[in-house]
Amino acid sequence: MYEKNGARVTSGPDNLRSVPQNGPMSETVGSFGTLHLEHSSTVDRVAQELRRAVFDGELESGTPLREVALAASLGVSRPTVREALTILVAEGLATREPNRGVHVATPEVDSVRDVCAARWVLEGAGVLRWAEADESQRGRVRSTLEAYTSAVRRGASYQELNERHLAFHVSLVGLTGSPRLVAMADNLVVELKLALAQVERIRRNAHDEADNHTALLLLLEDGDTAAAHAFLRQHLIDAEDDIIDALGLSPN
Amino acid sequence: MYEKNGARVTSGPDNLRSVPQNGPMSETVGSFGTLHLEHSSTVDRVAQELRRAVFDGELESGTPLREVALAASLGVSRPTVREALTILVAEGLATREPNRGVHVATPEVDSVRDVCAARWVLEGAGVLRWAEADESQRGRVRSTLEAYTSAVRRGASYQELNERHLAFHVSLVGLTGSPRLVAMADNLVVELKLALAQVERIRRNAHDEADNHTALLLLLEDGDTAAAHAFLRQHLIDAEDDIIDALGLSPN
DNA sequence: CTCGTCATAATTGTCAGACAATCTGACAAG
DNA sequence: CTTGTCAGATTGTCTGACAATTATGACGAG
Repeated sequence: MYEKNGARVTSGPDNLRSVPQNGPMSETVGSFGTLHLEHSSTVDRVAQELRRAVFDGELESGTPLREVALAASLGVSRPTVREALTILVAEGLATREPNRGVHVATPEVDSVRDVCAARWVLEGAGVLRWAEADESQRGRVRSTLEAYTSAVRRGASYQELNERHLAFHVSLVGLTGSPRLVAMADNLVVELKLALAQVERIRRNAHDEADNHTALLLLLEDGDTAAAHAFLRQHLIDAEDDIIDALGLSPN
Repeated sequence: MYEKNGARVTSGPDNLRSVPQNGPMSETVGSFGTLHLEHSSTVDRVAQELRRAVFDGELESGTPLREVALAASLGVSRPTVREALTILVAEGLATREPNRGVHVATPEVDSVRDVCAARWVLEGAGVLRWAEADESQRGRVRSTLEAYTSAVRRGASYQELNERHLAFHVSLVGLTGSPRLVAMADNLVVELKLALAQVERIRRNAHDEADNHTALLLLLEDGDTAAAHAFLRQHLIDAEDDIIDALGLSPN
């Protein structure tokens, strides 16, 4: 009876975390590599789909997210949509006003400044701990940078470049060795991605900053953490100005 | 019909985090000072009541939070309880295992260490910014310390002392001027309070650290931020050891 | 007597439908 | 021009239900 599901929930080609849990997966055969059981609930999938839509610019900033409309469109019930929306709100991707519903969050200039100030604290703390950090964490910084530069060379999509660029910054926070700080950085990145999604249609250049980051890593490898710290600060300030400029050009 | 509500849900007097941005504010007339309307929803009240129960030690760590039982006990419906529980989980006060329900979180030694490491980053950043901070932020530090010391003198309850003590630490983060960093610090404090609640029945001494904090503030007022920074670091390390010691004494 | 297997109960995840409260906007009344 | 009222829309919350998963306990085999 739950099969009036004409509305497709599956999203674009890059729909990670899918696999609607269809019972007892029959992969009984050998050669278990890294196995993952996507224990995704319906709520998670709805939330992921909404995130994707926001980041891909399908949902403009300020768009109201009506519960009934979404429920009908996604083929799920209203409580499910409601739970997914509270997740989005908690992540800062949407705002809820009592009795007025939830809308896609509008990145204000102040909030962008705040996000950048906060990430300066987090990433700066990571950079300062380069020397004492776990070797595996340093390795993660190197590999995420490598992934970014290779994506740049390969001429990857705007969205992949953004993703990898921001992943590098988060990996800097990982140098602190604190999962909680990394989680905070992830949340900040989500907000940044929201802001960038608003700018995307204005200027989708996503200018190549691979050299900048490589220079930063070189300073770290040389053991000059102070210089790396200062370098990062300037880099973040520039990024903040860039985003705010672009945001100012698209008033609404 | 919705009035079989015999169970009281209203919580303590210190109901912070209320009043979301209330819409289009019609400031057409004069002389409205600071007026606040407690726009609390049922879900918020349930969540607050659960928080209180956890912090007061009524709900031991690991206790399962059954949806139906809570719904019956609080006189609300199961979906309402469910939403409140997701809030608790998001705050780190509880953990949810799919199809197994949510339990009051158990503070592990590792997580306590992580929380302390993270708050060192946040509070340290605030201390370093004492000089450039807003005067109002410095004022907040002074007043929260004053509130703490006066509570100590007055011989306030264990819980109030904890509350004011932690509020002082959060006010240090406020020196950064970043609402997001403060929000992160708040989340960390919530987890600390959970850990402390587990220890509470073992040792409810809550030793008087007012002098320590006063010394820290004096260093700041003297402009010796480096010394204050180092002082804070030692203070946080001591606190971490204290908590972990106490936690180790109460294995389960 | 211990161990594995199976039926049954408990609990969550999700759905459907409903009603009250609140907000929005328009329109009438003063 | 301000205020009161009303219909429509939307959210907040409730009730009831069912499927899927997990825990529990009995039962039989070794």
